[in-house]
Amino acid sequence: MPNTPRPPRRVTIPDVARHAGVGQATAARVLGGYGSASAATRERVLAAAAELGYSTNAVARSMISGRTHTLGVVVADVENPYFARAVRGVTDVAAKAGLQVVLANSDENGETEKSAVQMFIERRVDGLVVAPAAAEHGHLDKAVASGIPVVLLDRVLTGAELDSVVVDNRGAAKAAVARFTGAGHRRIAVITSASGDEDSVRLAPGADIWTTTERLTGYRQALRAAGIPREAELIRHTGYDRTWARSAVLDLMSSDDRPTALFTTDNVATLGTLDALLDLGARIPDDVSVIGFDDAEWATLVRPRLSVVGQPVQELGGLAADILVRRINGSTARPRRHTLRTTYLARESTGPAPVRLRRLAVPGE
Amino acid sequence: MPNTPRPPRRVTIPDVARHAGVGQATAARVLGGYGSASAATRERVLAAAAELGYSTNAVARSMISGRTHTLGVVVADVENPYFARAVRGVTDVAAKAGLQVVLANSDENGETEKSAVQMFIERRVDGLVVAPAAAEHGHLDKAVASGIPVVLLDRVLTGAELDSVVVDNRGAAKAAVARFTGAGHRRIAVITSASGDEDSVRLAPGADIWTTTERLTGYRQALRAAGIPREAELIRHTGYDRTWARSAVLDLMSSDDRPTALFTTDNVATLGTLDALLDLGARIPDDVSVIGFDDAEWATLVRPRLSVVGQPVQELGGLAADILVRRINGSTARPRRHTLRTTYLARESTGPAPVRLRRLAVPGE
DNA sequence: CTGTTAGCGCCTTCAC
DNA sequence: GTGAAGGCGCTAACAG
Repeated sequence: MPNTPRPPRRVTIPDVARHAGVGQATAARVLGGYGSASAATRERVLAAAAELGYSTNAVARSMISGRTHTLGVVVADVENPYFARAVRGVTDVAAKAGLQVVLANSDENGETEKSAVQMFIERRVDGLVVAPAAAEHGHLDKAVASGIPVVLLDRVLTGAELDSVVVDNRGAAKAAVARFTGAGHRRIAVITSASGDEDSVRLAPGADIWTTTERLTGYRQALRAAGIPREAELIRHTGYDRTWARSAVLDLMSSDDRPTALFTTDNVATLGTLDALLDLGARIPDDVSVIGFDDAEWATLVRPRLSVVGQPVQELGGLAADILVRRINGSTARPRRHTLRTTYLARESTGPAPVRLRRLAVPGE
Repeated sequence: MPNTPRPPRRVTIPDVARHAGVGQATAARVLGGYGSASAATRERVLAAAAELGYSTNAVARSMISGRTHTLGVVVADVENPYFARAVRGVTDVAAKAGLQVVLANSDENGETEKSAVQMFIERRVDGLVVAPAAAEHGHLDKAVASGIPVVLLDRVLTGAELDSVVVDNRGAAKAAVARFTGAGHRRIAVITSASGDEDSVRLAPGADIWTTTERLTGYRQALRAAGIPREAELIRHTGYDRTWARSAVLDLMSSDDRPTALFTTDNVATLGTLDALLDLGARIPDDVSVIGFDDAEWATLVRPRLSVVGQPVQELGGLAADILVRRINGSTARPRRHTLRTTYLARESTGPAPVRLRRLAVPGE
């Protein structure tokens, strides 16, 4: 690490006090906005401050108050629209409470997350929002132990005594797939970036994200509820890559006994799925119905417009910040899971199961 | 503001020193990783620290060093994929340099930006990345004056002695439109969220973003270079709303003398444009060619895939952070504009000008 | 209402 | 190699 030179000395309260000809406590009082001072001295001090270009040193203030008016946020990746929206939700609520937001990306890497949390503890952030990638939560417990409240975003962690803000992924997925079964579909495939288990086709190893796993469970439950036997062939784990999802769907749809409905558990899977379907010249929903999880700006751009399970993403972030603000203000409510409602956005990509299968195109690649 | 209780007292160096039975300076040396200590005492101190659960107080450290190892970033909106990517670029480079990133959204509001910058100055961030919304730069000059280097991202500010990291918006737009004229197009429209001026049709007032204005200028230059007279009818200012862009294109394409090529200066305009074109049943590029500015994940999802002017967004953010790191390390190079290259991504949405105009559908709404 | 004084936790001389 | 003392800029008691 290169030896960073010291920044220039800034104007301090003693400087202003001297310039105004008052004691430094007096200057501190008017500049800090506490205690009281006569209108006359206040004028003098303010004038001196303006003249010298004084600005509060929040670091020194934090030193005393023990508060940094800062929230730490750890997400997988701000570039992911989901997290971008969530972060926006956090910052909006935080800003209203006079808090700033420090951002860290974990890239779904537990170690990266841990070191980010460690830095946040050292910097004495007032609260922490984490979309956990690590399965353990020792580092989060440490934060809590040192007085920093933690809220989990988007995902829960079993065994952790922490607040969490999530949606009912399982229930929402189950309800979505139930729309398929209700419309007569029997061969319903799921495309997911979740890592696979024994009874499914796995293309690549993937992080075991709680959300997608839950959605997968919801899918299974919906099939079971409709009396449809589970079929490994129809469960495609693609890993977090759009082109893999595309290949999976291309393969899936080339079968003589291809599915008539596709459920995608995340946007990467959805993107790859639509990509494949477009190349196959599949007619949606005549040939195949599609429901995605999580809305996106392009969901209403494609034709037909895509039906999706919408999540109140920004609200999730906002609620997380809200909980932190309350805890910072002294709340000692028992940590709990906060579940927000999803909304099924019925658009044009779903229809009844086709009676017979139409022949699809064979894409070049 | 509710009276936030003081956080619990944390383990300090004196605590560790006492526990280890050494002087606090010694403890400080091993914990701070400077000076020297015998292997034996180092052991003792480290053990004591671990036992007590000591963690460095970065605030106290900043107090002395004058550095907070923090970068402030002000963008219009992290939810905007462009800024999300840029922020990611900043955080990646920052993290490598041991800096954390504090995020603020201005929503293109100059006052919001100013107060964010003011907070950053008070918090003593080590550097500032700003995508300026405010036309003045007094607040930025103040930051620089107090020793905080500032880099402008995505936009320049006339008259400001600041580093900036941008692309050649004008040139890239001109080159893109030149592809239209080169392919025989004569009626070329532009859809933009930039606010209008006298010679164009304006749907709504919009922020005068430098980038879009520049791209508009590039469009005009390309037409002039091809000897095509400017026509107000073909320049549509839509404001920052996808549906307005949609209406503009619907209107544009209903003309008997409709354009055969559309250039969109930003993603909101592009989204609305494609939306309209899809509803009109327009064949791209047979009926109309389209080029958008800035790539997006859905650009390769629509069929035909959309040709766009791609920007190295993440690199822009990374370079901004890089410049800051250098300045923090003492560089006093004269501030200048850093222009990164755009890349025209030729896909499938452009073709020769149609010989005769096909009748288009009339969408319901 | 105003000024003096002691720290917040750490780093940094400086002696030992 | 180690310890004691001073101070970063501010706030929080206290006196006056």
